[in-house]
Amino acid sequence: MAVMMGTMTFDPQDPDTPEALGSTAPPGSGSRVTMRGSLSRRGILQTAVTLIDQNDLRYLTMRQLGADLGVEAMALYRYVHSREDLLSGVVELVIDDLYGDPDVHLKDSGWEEYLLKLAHGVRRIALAHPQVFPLIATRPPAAPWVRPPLRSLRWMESFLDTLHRCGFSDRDSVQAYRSFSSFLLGHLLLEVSAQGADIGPIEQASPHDTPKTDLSEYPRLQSLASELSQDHSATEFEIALEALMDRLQLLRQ
Amino acid sequence: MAVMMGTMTFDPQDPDTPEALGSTAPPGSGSRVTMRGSLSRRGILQTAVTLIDQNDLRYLTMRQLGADLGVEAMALYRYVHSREDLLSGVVELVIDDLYGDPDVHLKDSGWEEYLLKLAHGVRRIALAHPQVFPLIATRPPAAPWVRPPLRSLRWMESFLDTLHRCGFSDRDSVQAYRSFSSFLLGHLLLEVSAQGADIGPIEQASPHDTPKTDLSEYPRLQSLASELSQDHSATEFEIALEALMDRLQLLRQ
DNA sequence: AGCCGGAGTTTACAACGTAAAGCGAGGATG
DNA sequence: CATCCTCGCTTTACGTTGTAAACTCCGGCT
Repeated sequence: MAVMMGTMTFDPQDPDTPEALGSTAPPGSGSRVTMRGSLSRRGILQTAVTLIDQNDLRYLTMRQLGADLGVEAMALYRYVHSREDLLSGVVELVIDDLYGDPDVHLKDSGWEEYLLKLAHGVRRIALAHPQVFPLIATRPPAAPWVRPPLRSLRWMESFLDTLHRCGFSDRDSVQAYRSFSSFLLGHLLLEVSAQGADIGPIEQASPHDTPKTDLSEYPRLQSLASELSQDHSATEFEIALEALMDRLQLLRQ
Repeated sequence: MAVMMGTMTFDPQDPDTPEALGSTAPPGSGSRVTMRGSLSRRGILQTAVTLIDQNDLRYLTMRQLGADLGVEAMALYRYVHSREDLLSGVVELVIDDLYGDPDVHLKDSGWEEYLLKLAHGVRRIALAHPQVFPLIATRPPAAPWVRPPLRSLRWMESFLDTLHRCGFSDRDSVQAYRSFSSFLLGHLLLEVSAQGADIGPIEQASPHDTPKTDLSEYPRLQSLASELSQDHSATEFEIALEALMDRLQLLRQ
């Protein structure tokens, strides 16, 4: 039985699949009648996000971004200090999507519901912006104690405050923040990376790579081929998340 | 009490601190009498690794690497197809370090010892090459089911075979592989990223960033400042690893 | 001796980020 | 109304990058 090893089968029902999620069309994107003054930092960042999502990070070039906005590359520098700043802005923008997500309620819920909603919210933006998420994950944080992917001070504050109010000690709420961060980062980075490899924009890699991966040296891989090709990200995410929460529950006693 | 919020305090005793770990000196690195024929793919990759470790990924330039090897940039292209190929090679090389690690025994041990040693082995290389690890984490894998940071077929084979021999079902050993990968990725990426932010090579970021982060808006952060500034990566790694293994234990029944 | 192939160099080019100067429209000011 | 200033964008330019193509040169073969 020949199993398609370069492809994955996906779970049919996934709660965090990208549907709407704040697609406020960036001004000037699409409309070619870009008159003077239509540019704005937010619009630039939004166009940058769609540019990254549709292609690849290295496709986001100052000139390309300018062209997409109907403007010369140098015009962007009035709104972004540099390309680095642009990327930071992109990360910030995407994270901010989360803050406006109505499904992620911050106030007046148990810590368990809070963490659940938050985790799924983050997963939703990761899946909506698979090309941007690695950036969220790897961009150097403002301070060493700010951890991706919840890399804004207000999210940290919200998180730590909620847990504190739910009876976590100082030490334990910080501990929870760290566990939660690394859980999200690990799971989601792997998920979007696998997704990127599946429908990757560019096949770089070595010359005769994966036309048909030779597994003759690896009997276990061979026999697990079908198992490995199945994607259960959604359920695995759920299970691991609940396991984490059980651990945190014990912490709190 | 003024807490230093841009700095971290570290655990004194950490088992995975970088000491020796395969520092076979790359040929031609240091010796300036580079005669014809001294170049090799392996040597190039090794020099590239030290170049990344000492500075930054964006410091690794074909010309710079050539200069370090006492050779013109174009000479490298006889051994490396492109810069992308170079980076892939770097990742592969660093991962291979793990395969030669005597502390990571593969055969004839329980799955628990196997996972423990493997996890610490990976942590050791992550800490030894903090600048390279993000590359290991984010570089697109050969196939969607190959997951960083154990991104070689032989490691997958070894992993899955060991678990299989220890009584894990097909489904469960794959499940274990995935959990283990995301655990390692999340923890270690955050650890090296925090480390990189601490003694970061270049302060990019916004104009008046972190001269003194203003926390007046964030009371919870303020009161947790000291807690947040402490680094317990080693013990947290250990605890999370054991929690994961408990979960896997239950899987196996 | 003559050739030849492979290792490294030279030259060249397109694409990138970005500094610096230019420029035109519109509002403010006389 | 004329003038000027400023803001938003364009033009031009430069240095750095990855890499193709041609060239050079040395050591070993016939």
